[in-house]
Amino acid sequence: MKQPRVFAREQVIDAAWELIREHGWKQVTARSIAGHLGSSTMPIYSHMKSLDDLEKELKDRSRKLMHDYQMRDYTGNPVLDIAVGYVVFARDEKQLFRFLFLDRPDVRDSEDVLQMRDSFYEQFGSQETEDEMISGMSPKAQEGLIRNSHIFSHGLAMMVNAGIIHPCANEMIRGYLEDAGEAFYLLELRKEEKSE
Amino acid sequence: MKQPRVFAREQVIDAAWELIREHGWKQVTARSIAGHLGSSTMPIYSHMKSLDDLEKELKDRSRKLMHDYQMRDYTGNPVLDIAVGYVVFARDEKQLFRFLFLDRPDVRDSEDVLQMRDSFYEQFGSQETEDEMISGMSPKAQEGLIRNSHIFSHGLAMMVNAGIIHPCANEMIRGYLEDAGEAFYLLELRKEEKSE
DNA sequence: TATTTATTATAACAACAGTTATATTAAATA
DNA sequence: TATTTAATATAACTGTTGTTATAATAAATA
Repeated sequence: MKQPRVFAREQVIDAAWELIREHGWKQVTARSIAGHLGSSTMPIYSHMKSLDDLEKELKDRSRKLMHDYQMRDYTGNPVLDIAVGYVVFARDEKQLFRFLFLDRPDVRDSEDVLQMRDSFYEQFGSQETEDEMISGMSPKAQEGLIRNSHIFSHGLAMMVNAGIIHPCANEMIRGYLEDAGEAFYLLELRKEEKSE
Repeated sequence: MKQPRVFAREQVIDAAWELIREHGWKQVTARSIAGHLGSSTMPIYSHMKSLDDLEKELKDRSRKLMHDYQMRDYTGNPVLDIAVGYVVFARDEKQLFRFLFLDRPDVRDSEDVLQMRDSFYEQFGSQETEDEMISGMSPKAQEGLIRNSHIFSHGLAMMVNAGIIHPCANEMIRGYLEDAGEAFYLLELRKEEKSE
């Protein structure tokens, strides 16, 4: 065996990572990576069969980074933190957010939003017993609360990402989401009142 | 003057319109239009300087169609109808919705979402005096209600468009939006109680 | 040191995009 | 009917993409 690799697989992915974070997936081409790497396009193809492999790699990295955002402590409430982290990610990693949720050429598959919902459910479930406010609710009411919160979070993330909601500090995001959560909670209370 | 035009400007735009509605903006190319039209690409360029003109034309048509959706009577409440129409449009015209709100190569401009918000405000304002429930609210509370409803509508439209929210009948959409509206109303009531 | 061989650079390929130069065509005008 | 001329068809040009054939290169091995 001769000639150790000059460009490691990680270097290739790192270069692509920097490009996608700054300019978005559309600007990640074999040539742009090579340029950023100071090489030809060959090292890329020596590490992966095609750019589809790279796309998967970047999707994974993006998901992991978003997961980091969602696991941070913004508010002391892990359920709320998932939503806050989601929106903060949409604000601070505009291109990655678009890559995960908007760049889909096809409308069909949308695993990532679904996964977002699932992690919502999971965290919600694990928090349930600790939160006296929530544990008093019926399963149906809890489901409604989660669903509405998910929809609201998604809408807020989209609008923050698009720059429609402007000077968007973490505290402001937290306020929006807390308000919405309270609103949906009040709604479920009202529904249960009515059904009695 | 010789040889009347075989392909009218409207025919060209109509062909592009059918293509974008079915397959999305990315599939609208000079050659695909020509193919659908049974012509060469020349008639297109005889009617417009470049495909940018066509894009503007299709944007206008899409906006008008969405506006139609929002002016329809789904619920008897014009304010609610704007939101319902928005989501129904996102469901029934998946590619046009993406064209208006998601296909943006750049994150910066997002006039269409803003225009959506403005029409929300306008309709809300014109309805204000008629709706006793709303007219009793403080301006600040009204603003909060509009903002939250807008965010929720946007999120719901996105998720319905992506197929995340599934067997999505008009009545279901209406239910979601009505519920959310009530929730945000209850929230503002609660806030005013607290501030007293 | 000469050979081997994986890695890389160069340069090309095909596919596709928008656009356009040129030739053809067909109807109105003379 | 012959001429004119705008509209269209054909085919190309330019530029960009992913990918790859070929050649150069450089380090480990013989």
